[in-house]
Amino acid sequence: MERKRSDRIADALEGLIFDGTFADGDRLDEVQLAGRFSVSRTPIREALHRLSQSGLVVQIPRRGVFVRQPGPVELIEMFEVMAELEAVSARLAAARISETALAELHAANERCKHAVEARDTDGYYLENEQFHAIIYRQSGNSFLEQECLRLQRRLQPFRRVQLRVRGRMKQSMAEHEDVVAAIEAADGDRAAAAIRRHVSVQGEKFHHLMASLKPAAE
Amino acid sequence: MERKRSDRIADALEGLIFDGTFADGDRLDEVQLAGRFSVSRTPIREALHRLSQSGLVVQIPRRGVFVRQPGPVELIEMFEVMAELEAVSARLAAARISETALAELHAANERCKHAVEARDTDGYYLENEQFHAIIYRQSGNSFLEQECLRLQRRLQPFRRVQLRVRGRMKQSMAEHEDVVAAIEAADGDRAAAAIRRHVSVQGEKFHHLMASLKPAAE
DNA sequence: ATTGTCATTCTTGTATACAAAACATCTTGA
DNA sequence: TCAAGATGTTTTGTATACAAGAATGACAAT
Repeated sequence: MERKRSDRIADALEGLIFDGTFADGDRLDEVQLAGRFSVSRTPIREALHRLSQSGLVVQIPRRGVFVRQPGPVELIEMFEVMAELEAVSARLAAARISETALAELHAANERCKHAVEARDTDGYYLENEQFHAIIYRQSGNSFLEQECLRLQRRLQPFRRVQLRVRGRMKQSMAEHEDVVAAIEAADGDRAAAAIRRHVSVQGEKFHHLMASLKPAAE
Repeated sequence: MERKRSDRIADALEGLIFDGTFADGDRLDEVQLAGRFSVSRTPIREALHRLSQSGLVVQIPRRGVFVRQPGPVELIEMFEVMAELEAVSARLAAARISETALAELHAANERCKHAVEARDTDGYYLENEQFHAIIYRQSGNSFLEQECLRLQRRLQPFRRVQLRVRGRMKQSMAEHEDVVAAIEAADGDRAAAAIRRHVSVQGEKFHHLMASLKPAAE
């Protein structure tokens, strides 16, 4: 099943925004992008439309589309919602997870551990993503799973930056252990609390997140 | 700020799907719709693209777009997530709500009560929507507010049907009272529990929801 | 000098034309 | 008769052409 060109362009644009090629507030010129991707304006417009739906970009009628990176306040808000969604996932997963999935969760956590030991930030990031995805899935609620994945994807670049903070990976791992233990014990409330602590931005994490935003604000 | 034509068309199509003009599984023909709205295919395609992003319609490459109403399982899942999001809103609102907003909440609840007394189902539906919207807003988290509104909108037609069940409006009102009392007492946990009970689909409500889906399944 | 107005130009929004892929139908061979 | 392939038709995806609204800049009037 081949995807269409505008979808691939949307993904590419997403990447260009995440990696900073297009900064907050930049206008995305249709003809310019059409040139860059060697297509006409039509697929570009469709791609921009998709990005606008996902909130990565804001479209002002008759004015154009502009990159819209969330500010500090919105970021905190998004992490707050993410923490709650993950907490729900974890609570449900604790009750509903299958034995084989529990084994997978352990395996994913082991892979995280190895990445930490290898000081492989990117590797850890990917394995961590997998770890969380397993929990979403084991909530047994596919709609919830989708919503979690959507937000996870949106917060991806910011989480990634967080991991670069000294000692954060090890702390993150310790939190994982709590989560796994709670789920294994089928203790929904504890699992929810553990993952909420893991995800939510508080104390030092808040400070670091703000610091990481500084360059973008200049 | 004038919206563009394709947005109005998307809204119109949304309505046509909600009111059953287009049933689940129907293919939405681009040229046919273009004729119906007296525009070219371009704005139709943009509108369909938007609907596809919001999940109301599924787009199969090179095959067309098809109406995709959620089935029983997905509906239950969506209500489960909605209940949790509202619970979070209520918990936060209980801690953060302002005095004036609390007064507004009371006022909205009064209007609900009047609608119940007048047996005005549609009126109740609208006021109820307002009531919940106030809670979302008073969570103090605009991102959460937006997410709640999005889901509320998506579940709108199904909630509406629920209200037509005999006695449901009165029960709904009673649940509102619990929620208001808990928020007024700044008891976040109680508010969350109350609104979770109010929104979640369980027991009789589950039965009625399934019954309301029967006609669509034929 | 500043401000308001007008015109030019640029960019988005829409229509139409074209290309390509999927579907249906018809033919042909065993 | 049935199957497989070719062909024609329909429909989506993309390109281009056109229309309309907004930004920019010049010029005039106070």
